[in-house]
Amino acid sequence: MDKIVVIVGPTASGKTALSVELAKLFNGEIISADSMQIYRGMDIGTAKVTEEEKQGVVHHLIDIVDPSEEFSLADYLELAKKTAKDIISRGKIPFIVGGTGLYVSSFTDNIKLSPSKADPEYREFLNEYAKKNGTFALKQLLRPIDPESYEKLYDNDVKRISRALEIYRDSGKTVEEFNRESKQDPEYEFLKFGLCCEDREFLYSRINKRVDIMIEQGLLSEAKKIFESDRSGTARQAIGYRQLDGYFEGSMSLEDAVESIKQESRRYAKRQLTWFKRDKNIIWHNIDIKNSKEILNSCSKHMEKFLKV
RNA sequence: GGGGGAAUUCCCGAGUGGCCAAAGGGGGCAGACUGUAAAUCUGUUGUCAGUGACUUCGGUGGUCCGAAUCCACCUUCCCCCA
Repeated sequence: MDKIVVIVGPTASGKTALSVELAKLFNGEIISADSMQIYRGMDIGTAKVTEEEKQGVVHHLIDIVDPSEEFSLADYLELAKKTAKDIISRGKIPFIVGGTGLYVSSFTDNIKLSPSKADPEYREFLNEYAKKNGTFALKQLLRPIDPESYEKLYDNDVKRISRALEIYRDSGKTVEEFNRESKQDPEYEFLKFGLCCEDREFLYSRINKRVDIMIEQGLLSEAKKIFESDRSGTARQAIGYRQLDGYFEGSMSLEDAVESIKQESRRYAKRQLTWFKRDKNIIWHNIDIKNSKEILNSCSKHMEKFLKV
């Protein structure tokens, strides 16, 4: 089986630097697994790798769509699979690197997605329905057609209730049916590294610091441009830009907006950690215990063993 | 110098005699997550034993069977007049 290396971790944990070093050492190319770095023009706020940081290592799935375009898990999986195949065909090793847990694990678990695409109009309708009648009423729509999901989902989980309804409407099958059919045999062998912290505060202060640096680097003018351009629902969610919208609209002071960016980033990191902790195959390294050189060495050893077998 | 108001659990903030370990929100912590995922949702949040006890509502003292809630004094902060 072909081999792929995975590097995950919360925001600001140092994935980029580690991945570039490892890719240089082991003849690799990087496939980004980041739902926001796919967008062109959103560079500073998403902490996108700079040309200098790339050090000549080829990066894929960065800057591939315009902020006005929607992007989804399905799009990602299709592109990532194609890219991985291509990298391997050229005799190199793919490194999947990123913080979007859903993207990473959907790839590594080789999930087969249900064929139902997003239906914006229907979603809009369901949203309105929930607003008018309450989320509980929305959930009642699910009861007759998909009792399994009805039991499973929370009343307020409008997004998942809507998706379940959407899938049923499109295919006549339930999410749970698709979920059971989604498991496929793995196509690759993975070596997974995770960057983490023994002390959460260490990570949080790194995040805070990085946000300050983003501001210094000109996040404001970048976000202003994005603010003034068309944005898809997906791009609109990006931390850093979302909070600055309020400032540009005049409803929030700059200071509050920056504080909010830091806080949302911290909370995001927490959620990322929760997601990745679930995967028992990840080899973790604590960035507050070991320095980057030690981590690189440790990873290299694992790599050698992984590639030999 | 005179007059008025405020002080609540990590923060904001409700509570004006028992139903108060104290609403609600934020934050923290933990969890979920299959086509919006940097999104969305859930649980928990004084302490200790776990259907009970203990400590807490600026401080000290008092009233009362009973106080975060009433009284006195003190401390700090805010506003108004001088």
